[in-house]
Amino acid sequence: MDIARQLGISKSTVSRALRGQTDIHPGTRQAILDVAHELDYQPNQLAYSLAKSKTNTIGVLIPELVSSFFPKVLVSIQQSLRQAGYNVLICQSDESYETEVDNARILLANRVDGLIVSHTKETRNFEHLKIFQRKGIPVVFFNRVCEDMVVPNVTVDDYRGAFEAVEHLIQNGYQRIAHLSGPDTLPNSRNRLNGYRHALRQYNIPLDPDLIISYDLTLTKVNIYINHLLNLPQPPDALFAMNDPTAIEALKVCRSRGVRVPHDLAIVGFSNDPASPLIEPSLTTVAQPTSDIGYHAVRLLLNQLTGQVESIPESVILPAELLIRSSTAKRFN
Amino acid sequence: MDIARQLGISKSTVSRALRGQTDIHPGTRQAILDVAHELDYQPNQLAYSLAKSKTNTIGVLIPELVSSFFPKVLVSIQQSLRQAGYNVLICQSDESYETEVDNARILLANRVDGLIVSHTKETRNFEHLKIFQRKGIPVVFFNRVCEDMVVPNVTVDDYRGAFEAVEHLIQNGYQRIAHLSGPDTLPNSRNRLNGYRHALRQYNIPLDPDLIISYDLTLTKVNIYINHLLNLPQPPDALFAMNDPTAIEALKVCRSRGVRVPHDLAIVGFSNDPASPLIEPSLTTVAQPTSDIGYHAVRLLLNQLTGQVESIPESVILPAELLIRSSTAKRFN
DNA sequence: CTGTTAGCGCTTTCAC
DNA sequence: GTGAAAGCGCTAACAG
Repeated sequence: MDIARQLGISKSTVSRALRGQTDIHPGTRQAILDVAHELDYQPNQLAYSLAKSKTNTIGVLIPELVSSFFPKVLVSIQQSLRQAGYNVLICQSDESYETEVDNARILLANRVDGLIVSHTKETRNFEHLKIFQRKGIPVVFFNRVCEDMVVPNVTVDDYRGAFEAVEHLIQNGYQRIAHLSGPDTLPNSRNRLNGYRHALRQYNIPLDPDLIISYDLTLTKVNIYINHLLNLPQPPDALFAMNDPTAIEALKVCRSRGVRVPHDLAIVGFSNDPASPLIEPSLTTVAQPTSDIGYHAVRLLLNQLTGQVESIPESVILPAELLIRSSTAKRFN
Repeated sequence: MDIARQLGISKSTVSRALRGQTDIHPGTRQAILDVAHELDYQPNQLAYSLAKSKTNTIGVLIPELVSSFFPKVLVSIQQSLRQAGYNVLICQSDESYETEVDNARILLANRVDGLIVSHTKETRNFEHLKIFQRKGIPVVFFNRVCEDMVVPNVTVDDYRGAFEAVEHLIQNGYQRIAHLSGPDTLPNSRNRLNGYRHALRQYNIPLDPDLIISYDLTLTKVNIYINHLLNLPQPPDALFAMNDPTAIEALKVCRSRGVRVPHDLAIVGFSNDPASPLIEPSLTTVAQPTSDIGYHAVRLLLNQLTGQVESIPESVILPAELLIRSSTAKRFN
């Protein structure tokens, strides 16, 4: 390094001074720090990482950035990780499996010390993530978890959240409750669907298969299916949607058809999108504790990093919270 | 490297094969590729970067992730950069100057090849960014630009956008138009304020200083100031807000006070937040071309990277678009 | 307290 | 076609 040369001393001394190690002459240390400052010296993280075989960087793999859920979790992850002295390498795959595989490769090439991931809705093959495990790099899943990888994961109690949402509809007098469900490859979708089913069963409401529609989470499909539901000979009087964007789109369809919400159709969403309290009527929804999710994901990763590995990976399931607003007001017949 | 050892050949040969260089025996190449595949071999990007003094990574510094504007631009940046063979290191500073300085240091330590930045609203000292320039690392600003650094930047025509928004209010019959302006350290704020002023002047509407309030972009302040404005002896009949969150907050205050929008107070925002078309009444706003912003930011950076440096850094100003919705409907007296 | 040496994994001359 | 050697900037023993 140039600063060693400039002072005519060895680079190990400089290295020691810069790292604030003990056993170094105060005079030389000061001289070194001065020159370093003068030169705008920035230690080369790459060389450091290469030498230490440790990058102090955690990769985060998420399906999308333009949404409310993931950025919120991300901010929390970043904050916790920063506190623990780690940097974050964020990769966003735009819900594309191919991009996710690419991103995984990039993170691997950059030798991240650990990985926090929520995979795309297309992901069925997890080979690109298993490589990390094989190489001994700790992995944590959140929200969307992979069931055939034995790693810690943090999820939200989708089942319970859905159950409470539907129970709330029933208690407010709704009987024909439709459900727009996500792709059944996602455990999220399945759990919410189960919550829906069990609530109906518990209240002795017959399950009408016509009222359950599984789709790919794109808004154009929502439009089609909501219209389909409303055109049914016996249309539903309530809708439990997979997520808020879906619920909001449904609301728009209702608006354009003159269907009154909640009078003709009550609607409840999932994820507490920032728009949900603002629209008219304000949307009843199930909120996920985004910042807790981030916190626990980091905690579980750090546990592995510090060698506190348990034989059975710890998983945490966080409670969801039903937020009751106007779109599900009590029914008067 | 282990793959060289396993085949009993030199590592330079392996390196050549892996990089697909010419002049290599097809047999050995195949053997090498086979072993590489078998070993899940991933080239070490760190070692590569260290050797080449080039990381193929671009740092992106943004003030926040939980919003609509920045993620949108980010996705566009990421896409363009990916196409050009670059990775992205995203740092979010949460509108905190200190975090921004930290992040800049991290990016520097990671030897990014270039930097795309939109600074925090607190940033007044740009020393942490000038270091990049001094080290010969190309920098591009977007949206929030630094006026005392000579670098390319891409912005939106805030002045024109504001002008059109206010003109639209005037043409719809509003006369006492208030403006909630951002901190005047941000060129954005100043340009929007100027657009506002010029529109009033052009239509011979006297400027009432009481109707212009500059604040720090926090929502609690919005609440206070909107109430203040509405309590004025001569309250405004319209509001031009610095951004959509502000406008939406204003709308909430109106709702809670029984002030009808747009009847008693017309409102126009800025940035076309996803919630803005959904709220009641839907919000008139000025939209920024987020994906063009990202595209041009990357283009300007790539220009520098490929040595196409002009003596005068190119800057691009993108047009904003006024989206007319219900919150500014024509006034009937 | 400080210098020397080797090595992290890869690229890049320069030889053979 | 392939190998040997040096170097990117830093850390980590091991000597003094």
